[in-house]
Amino acid sequence: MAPKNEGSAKKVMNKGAWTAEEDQKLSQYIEIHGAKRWKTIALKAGLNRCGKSCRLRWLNYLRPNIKRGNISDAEEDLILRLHKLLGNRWSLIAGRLPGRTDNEIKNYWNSHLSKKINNKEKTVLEASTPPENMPPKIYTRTDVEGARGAGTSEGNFDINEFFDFTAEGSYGLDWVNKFLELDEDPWLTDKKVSIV
DNA sequence: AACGAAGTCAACCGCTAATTT
DNA sequence: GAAATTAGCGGTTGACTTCGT
Repeated sequence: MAPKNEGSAKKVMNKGAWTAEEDQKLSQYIEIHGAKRWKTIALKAGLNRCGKSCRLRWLNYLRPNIKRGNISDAEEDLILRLHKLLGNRWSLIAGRLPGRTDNEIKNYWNSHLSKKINNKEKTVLEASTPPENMPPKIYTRTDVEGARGAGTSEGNFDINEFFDFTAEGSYGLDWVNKFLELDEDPWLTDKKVSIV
């Protein structure tokens, strides 16, 4: 990507692909001062970039323990299950896959999995059409809570609490798997499932 | 070999939420 | 409590690569 020149009064920021030199500057600065206040980081590290761009580069590429390369079958399976449960909440899904970023998972979903799903759905729908009068399956909060076994008090469902995984281990997905086992009906698609 | 189509993925954009002043 | 600033998220874009003809 070629840098754009947007106006002459404002200082023109670099845009597009990062150079190895920029990466090094950013990494070095964060190593010493930590990853806080991205605007300041961009300035102090001598990067002609906006803070937002620095943050993104760090989180998606430079951060330690980033896993790069092919998504394994186990990871793919996890993504599929979590997406079925959480929808396009990429950061939450990424949170369950150590070393993977939300951007990477989003890209992987858009380029690989969404097609897979579409094809699968087509095949399934052709093979087994649901009975005319069968209503879509609606999960209640009780279903969800029961499946997770978290024991949230009745009438006090908190969606944020439900999706808060911070207290669990990276692969502590038993409750998710239990939950997903509930909708084994082959014709059931995520469009037909909703939590009310 | 050449060219267009399709696929991939890093980076940007716009917006909202959270935090700080 | 209000305004300003910062962080984070998801959708989208566009350059580059790969594939098919």
